[in-house]
Amino acid sequence: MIKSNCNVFLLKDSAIKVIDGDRGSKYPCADERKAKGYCLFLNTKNVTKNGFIFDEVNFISKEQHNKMLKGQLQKNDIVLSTRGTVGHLAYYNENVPYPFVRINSGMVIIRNENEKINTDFLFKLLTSEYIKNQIDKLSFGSAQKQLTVKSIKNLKILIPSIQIQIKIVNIISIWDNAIELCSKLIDNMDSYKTYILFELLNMNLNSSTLDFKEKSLAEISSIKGGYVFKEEFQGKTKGEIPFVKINDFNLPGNEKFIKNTKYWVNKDDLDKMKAKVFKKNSIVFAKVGASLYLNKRRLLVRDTAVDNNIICIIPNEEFCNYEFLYQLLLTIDFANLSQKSSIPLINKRDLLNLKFRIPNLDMQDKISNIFKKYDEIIINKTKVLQLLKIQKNSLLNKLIAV
DNA sequence: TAGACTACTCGACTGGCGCG
DNA sequence: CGCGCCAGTCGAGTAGTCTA
Repeated sequence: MIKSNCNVFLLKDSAIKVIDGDRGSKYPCADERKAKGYCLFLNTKNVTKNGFIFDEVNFISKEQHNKMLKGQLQKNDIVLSTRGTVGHLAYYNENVPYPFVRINSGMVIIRNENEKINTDFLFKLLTSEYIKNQIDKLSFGSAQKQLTVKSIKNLKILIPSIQIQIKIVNIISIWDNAIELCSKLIDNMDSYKTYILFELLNMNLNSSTLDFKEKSLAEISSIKGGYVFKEEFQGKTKGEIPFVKINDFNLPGNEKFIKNTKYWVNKDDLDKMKAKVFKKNSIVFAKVGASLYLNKRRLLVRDTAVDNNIICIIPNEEFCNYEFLYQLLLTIDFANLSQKSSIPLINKRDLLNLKFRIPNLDMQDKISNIFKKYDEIIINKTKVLQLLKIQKNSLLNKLIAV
């Protein structure tokens, strides 16, 4: 759209400043950053591929803030990550609730001082493939990617007339708004589900008409660990049996059910590894390493082999509906069960002793049907969200038309 | 031999050194 | 003093050994 009637500039020739943070002697050390304080001190977790995220925030005091020189954000500044994960962008506009914000040593500020460039447009342009490709070429370092201020100043930008800039911003904003709404909807649905389940399971027994009985996990299921997946058997991307590893939990489509795995094996491989398959409707999750803090649970949809870093719960259908047990397990924070050693670990004994209050099978069916529908809606909304993001990027690239 | 546990790799991230 | 760079640390995941 804009290629034919726009000008190409270097960032440094366009009255756009690239400002590094203060990394001198006044740079705050780790114990000077607190959960509360005067000035938000950004870390790389705050500047993500989806813009600012403020789940974990660090602050410095007013005194420290005043001592430091460069690196304070002004409204409408753009933040670019330059070390480790390079190329993440975030926009410090009126939606950010912190009045005083500083960048850390792994970021720069991009400040637009050109009246002929709309800053909203500049931000959208910087997030396009056109700029991403340049950043990929400019970043260096094998162990750790880096971008220097000098190279950022040499980024090429395409600037159409201000009217066209505003048109592009308006079009892309429709997608941005839809993406934001969809994300909020998914978050709210997730928290509401957790709340309802928690309330249900903690109802006062005396006032409840539901017939709850306290049972241990040992009474309603059996528990078994997975098998060592020797390297020599890894590599097949097709086969008779999927072999699930922790990483597979994160594959698209595996949000609740293990539908895809990176590696597959055949029966012969399993025999050689002395491994056995786990049945459909078994519940799997991480048993070792920091990944168990992520509290991800998944359901098997077919006979599946399981890695030894995963533990598998096989529901006893006489007492317990697998969907109900899956939902129950989602309410448990395994951080509380983990052994307090250098590496988090949960063992079978602790799991077997876990106590739950569960209703009869008929009621379990009814409850789990409600949650199943709820999960389906959340998974569908997640697919819509992914699609919106793809559409937005493709549209942006078409509008920038490189 | 199943389950528990340890040791390790790899890559991301952070703090701050040191050269110009 | 500023900026580029490097080394240490941490987090996530993996593969193998130990032991009851």
